Amino acid sequence: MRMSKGVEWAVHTLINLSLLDSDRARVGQLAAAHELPEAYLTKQLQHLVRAGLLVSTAGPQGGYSLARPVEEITLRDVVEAIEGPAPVFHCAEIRRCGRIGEFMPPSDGPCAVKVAMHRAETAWRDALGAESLGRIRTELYGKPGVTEVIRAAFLF
Amino acid sequence: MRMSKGVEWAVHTLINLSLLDSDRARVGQLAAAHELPEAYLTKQLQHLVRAGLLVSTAGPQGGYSLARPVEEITLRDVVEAIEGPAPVFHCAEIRRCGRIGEFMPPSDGPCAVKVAMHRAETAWRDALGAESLGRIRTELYGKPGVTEVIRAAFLF
DNA sequence: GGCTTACTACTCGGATACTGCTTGTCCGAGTTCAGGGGG
DNA sequence: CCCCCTGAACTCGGACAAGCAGTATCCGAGTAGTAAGCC
Repeated sequence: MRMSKGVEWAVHTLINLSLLDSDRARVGQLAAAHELPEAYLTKQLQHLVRAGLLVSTAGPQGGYSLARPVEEITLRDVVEAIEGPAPVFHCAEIRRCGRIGEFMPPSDGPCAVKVAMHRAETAWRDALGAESLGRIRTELYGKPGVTEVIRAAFLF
Repeated sequence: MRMSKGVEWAVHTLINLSLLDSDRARVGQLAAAHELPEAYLTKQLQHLVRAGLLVSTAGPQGGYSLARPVEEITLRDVVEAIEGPAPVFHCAEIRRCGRIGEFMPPSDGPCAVKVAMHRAETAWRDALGAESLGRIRTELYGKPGVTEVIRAAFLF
């Protein structure tokens, strides 16, 4: 069970976008910032657009821009945009299969295993929702003068 | 990002073991209880043995038995036994790559994205650790007379 | 009768496919802007 | 000077290939218990 690496790419890309003076950047620039494969990064950014975190503009001078400030974006938004909203634990309802499934009276209500798993997963999602990209940006690039370095890295 | 189906198998199998009058059962019985592929279930049970949740006995009258009562086993134990202890989010340290990695002064300390992700993941693991198999068993098979039905399903 | 040996039933662990998801690439279609040509 | 047309730059979306982890199976090795054989 591993989280897609696209999540890490998306987090850094969103933070980078928030640091630029122009509010828009091309995929090529965003990919070069961290040496990421351009075509595949595009795929991840499309997920962010569909999730309403980014806005894409076609044509020359086009590119991607933030749909809202990073302070209002959480890790949960990014994870669910990239990974999708489906729960991590997928209950196959094996309690209804095999000899026990045949012997047991037909049970109503959801599987207790699924319920417990979802409870834990909700705690995880809530914790992700408490982590804003704004705070992460501060810890990553909060030192004075760093913003100018980032902006310089985008001039090419 | 999906959790292995072996986790669901392991949870049900552990609970079934706790309901039997004899404290030991063969893989064939445990697999037939929920119509699971016997060979692959063996692989999952081996993980549980290595994690100290099960004890395996070779030879005739051998089989698997619980290493401790299900009340003292949590979903966290099972998930970490099957999935391994590795964190779900694997930081590739892309902050050090590409143009930003070259322009930035070498940063000390761990990546802020990784730290935030692990904080959320800890909340998830803690929540898993609060779900005991004993309570799940009660919700699954707590009704009177159900234990006898389960035991009957194992007689063959 | 007691001890040893052989057999049987079972688990263990590795080797080996198969499958589906993740990762990565490519290209045609659509969109927007700029620049040039014609009125 | 203004409008329209064309081309360039860019994103979008799907199709497609490669790699890898999860899924599943099989078989030889090892082990424990039992039964038979030997002293």
